[in-house]
Amino acid sequence: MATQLDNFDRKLLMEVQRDAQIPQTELGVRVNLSTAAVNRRLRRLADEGVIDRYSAIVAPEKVDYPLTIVANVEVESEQIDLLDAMKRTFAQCPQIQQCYYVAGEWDFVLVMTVRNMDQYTELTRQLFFSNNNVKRFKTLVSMSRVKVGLGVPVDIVDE
Amino acid sequence: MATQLDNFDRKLLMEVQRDAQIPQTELGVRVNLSTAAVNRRLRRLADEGVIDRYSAIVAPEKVDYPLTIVANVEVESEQIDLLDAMKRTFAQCPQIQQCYYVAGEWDFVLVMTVRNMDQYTELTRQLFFSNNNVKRFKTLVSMSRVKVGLGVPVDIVDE
DNA sequence: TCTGAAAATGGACCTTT
DNA sequence: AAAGGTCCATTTTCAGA
Repeated sequence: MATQLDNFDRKLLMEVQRDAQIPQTELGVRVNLSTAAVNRRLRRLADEGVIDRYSAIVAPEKVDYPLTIVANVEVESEQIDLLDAMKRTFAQCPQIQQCYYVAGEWDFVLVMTVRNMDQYTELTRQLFFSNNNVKRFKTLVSMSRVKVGLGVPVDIVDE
Repeated sequence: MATQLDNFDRKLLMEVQRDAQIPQTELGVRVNLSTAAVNRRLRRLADEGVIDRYSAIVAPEKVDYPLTIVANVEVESEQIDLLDAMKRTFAQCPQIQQCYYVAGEWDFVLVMTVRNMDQYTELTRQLFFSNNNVKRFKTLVSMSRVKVGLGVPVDIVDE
């Protein structure tokens, strides 16, 4: 599953995770590689799916989505088709940024971004109260987004 | 706080959140604007901080970080400097992708990506057990990353 | 790795509202 | 003034030798 990477790849991944707009010439300088080599490697990393995609990260508070909420959900039944239906519902909801199906005290952890509490209340109606398979849920309101990202560590190793 | 946006901006934000590599000419076709106008608007959105940054999204399982874990943390004291110290520690830890300081049953929610359970165990030592201000924590292991992103909804409105 | 063509970005300048 | 469009120079990407 894990693709073969060398330290050049890892350094490149580190850089483009931080900032995907750095020109390949500059990346070449930073990792000590020619522009063409950087170009080939980035293409390969994208083709292999190591780089899933490139994305603009939008500041939610600037587009009037100032509230981040974490919701934990416990289900009634773990029957596969019921779970799949829930996963699809959660995945489709634009306000749900992340949904993890977890083992432990809860079954789902949702990270949501909303305009205000009213919108969240409305979403709990749609997603939780009107869903027979939701046994209970608990809301955690974020007071501070201390760290928000999808960055994956890439550890430089001795080769 | 929320910047003035029109529907052109919103459509652009939708597009570049999904895929930041679409050329500005193509974006122009999609939103019905000249390339130059797209260019100006994207620059403005970045300057104003609406677009926080551009990032390559790496698939964690491809770089041998197959495990996602959500950890809830309760603190002993909410004294400001102790909290700040914790926030800094969490923010610095490369395996912590996200850290929210929350109100509710817990004080922090952490979303972590790790190589294996051993690494997580080691991290709990460093972050939780060896920190006097951690009263208790609870671990939720993700079995499925149903939806993972930082996308913010941008609602097209009548103007 | 180097070179060069093709593509994309971004500024200058003029026009429209 | 604020924003759009066209045109053009510069920068960047990316393939072939």
